[in-house]
Amino acid sequence: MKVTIKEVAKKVGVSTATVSLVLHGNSRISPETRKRVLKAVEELDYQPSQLARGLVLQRTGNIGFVLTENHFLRTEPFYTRIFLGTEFEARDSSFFILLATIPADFKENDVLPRFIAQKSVDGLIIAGKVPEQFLKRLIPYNLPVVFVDFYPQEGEHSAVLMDNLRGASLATEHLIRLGHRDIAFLAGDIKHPSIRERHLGYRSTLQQYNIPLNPQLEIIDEKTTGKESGFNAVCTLLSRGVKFSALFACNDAMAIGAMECLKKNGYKIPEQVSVVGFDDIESDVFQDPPLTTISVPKYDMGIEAMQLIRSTLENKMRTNKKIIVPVELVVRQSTAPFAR
Amino acid sequence: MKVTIKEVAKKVGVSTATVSLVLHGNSRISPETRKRVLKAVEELDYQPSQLARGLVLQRTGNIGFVLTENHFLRTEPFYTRIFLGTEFEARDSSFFILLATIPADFKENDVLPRFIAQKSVDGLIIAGKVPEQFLKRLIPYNLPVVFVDFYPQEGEHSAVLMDNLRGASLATEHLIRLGHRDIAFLAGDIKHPSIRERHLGYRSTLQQYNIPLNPQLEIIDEKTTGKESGFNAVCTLLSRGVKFSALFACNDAMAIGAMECLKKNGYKIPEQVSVVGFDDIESDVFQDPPLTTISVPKYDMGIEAMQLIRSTLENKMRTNKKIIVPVELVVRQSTAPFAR
DNA sequence: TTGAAAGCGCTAACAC
DNA sequence: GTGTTAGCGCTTTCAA
Repeated sequence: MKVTIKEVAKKVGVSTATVSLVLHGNSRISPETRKRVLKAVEELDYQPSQLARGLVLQRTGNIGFVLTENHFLRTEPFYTRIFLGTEFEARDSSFFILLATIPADFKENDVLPRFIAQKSVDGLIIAGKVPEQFLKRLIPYNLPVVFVDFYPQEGEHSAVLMDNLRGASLATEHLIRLGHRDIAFLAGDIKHPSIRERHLGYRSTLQQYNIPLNPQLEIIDEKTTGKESGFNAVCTLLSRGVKFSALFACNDAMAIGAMECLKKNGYKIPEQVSVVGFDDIESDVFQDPPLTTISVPKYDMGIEAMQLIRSTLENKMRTNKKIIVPVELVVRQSTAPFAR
Repeated sequence: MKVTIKEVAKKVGVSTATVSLVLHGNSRISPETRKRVLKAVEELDYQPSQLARGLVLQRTGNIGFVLTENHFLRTEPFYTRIFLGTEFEARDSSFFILLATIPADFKENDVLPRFIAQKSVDGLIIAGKVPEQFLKRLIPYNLPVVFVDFYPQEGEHSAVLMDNLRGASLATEHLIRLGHRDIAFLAGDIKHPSIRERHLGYRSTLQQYNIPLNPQLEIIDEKTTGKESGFNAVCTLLSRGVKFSALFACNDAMAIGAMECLKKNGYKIPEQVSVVGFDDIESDVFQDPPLTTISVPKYDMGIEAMQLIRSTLENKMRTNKKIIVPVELVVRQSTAPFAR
């Protein structure tokens, strides 16, 4: 809050208008003046006040980043990486990111993040699944919104998503090519669009290879998608007494939990059971064995989201563009050829 | 950016000044007018523009929250919880939090977070250890700063810290009271003030109980304080062939890694070796067994930090207040009485 | 090619 | 008690 445009103008001996014009590359300013202005700006280390700028431009220069509290606190840095990507990209555009969490069970009359209520953001990036109730409350604000790793049930939106279907296919195909036929699928929170897609990818790939679906091999009704759910899912699977030589978990956390349970029950991984996860959470240094998984470019998703909202803001149009980022199979040591 | 103070004023039939005064509780307004103004504000859902307000008040209403990228991405939600506390507290005060990460090896000419360079924050909360180089670069900005879970080598500062010394004492004492005498200490990054204090607490408590220190039992030169360091530390310890029945790791991550290594080598926990951690990261559902540890009120630390910076800002004085938050021993299943 | 001036929405003297 | 008014720092017609 120190050196203002006025002082720059005075130093150069021009009007503030001229300085402003120069700074916005805008128009017909003689190269001579431009140079002198730029020099003064440099020398004085002039930093335009975002406040004043925003006031006249009628924009805050802020983007709200919203996710549920449990997502933010997830042990593996999934959404934090997305956030970092967004933050990084925001540096180039001249936006600031305001982060706020909402309750996972956001209720009709819960209070909205203050930056929304106060209209202190120009747009919103919403990461991960959020309650319908929350989205409903957003409507009157008429803010541009970009979703990341989530797409609401209703309506058309802008979103950055990952290729869940293809990821699940890659994972399943990997196992099939290793010779596995009895491949279990582990999931929870099956209503979540991403999980559902992964489930779908699993099923369609099996069919594509003419492997009959076996409902006994699918555990999809776990409450959560955390480690303990993976653990429990395998317990259930074992209790069913159904034969399986491989296992595709809908995410890494469940895969890790699943491995724990398998190991506890004396199964060798990957010798007796191959395990594939999804997300590549790269958290547990002590994954034992290191998990074969589908890696997701989290950081890039954050970047894409920021670019998307920025272009929405600049063009002042609602494009409802969907960006699907690619995923890839990362083969580590938790999978091996089928050995009977 | 819709309904302004003007419209409120017009609706009530008073001047904008009156509305402004009412809104700031400020004194001599007749209860009658006050009521009418408040009613209009309500009806129109008037939200004061932070931009305009900031412009005249010469404050941005933003607080920068800075930490190193690796801290932000830590698998256990330590700093994220602190951040959440800060965020929560910021709702009451009318501040927004801008989060930025810096490289852990911030170098002299690295670019500062944009909100600092651009003077878009009124103050800074710095969480965790940050490079000296970064702090040096901050000086010219003359911003009020509150440190959380870190205290710079030089100078006097405001900070919110946890009682590391007492925590380490509690942990060590717990083991001693269980009958253990040969208690190992595991640490990395020993130059970090917090780690050093924990080391100190360990040592002084042993001495207090007249247990001679045994350097062979101290592994303090691990590079990091992550799981793999815990794992490695135990490897080293075992290779030394020194006798030990309990182990105090400088944090939970190392404790977990240590347990992995112990289990791999056939040790039963807690029957043969008791393990205590520090931080209570409550991340791994599958801590096996659940870890006895020192719990730290992370969320509260965030709240305290926000309150501290706020009061600094309000009083416009540099108090250099240090707040030490209490820690407590949480006994779970990784510790048991000494059995020879 | 440049400058004057109005005004973005709000606060805070200072009048009345 | 309440209104008038002068900015806060910036952008942007409009004139020159």
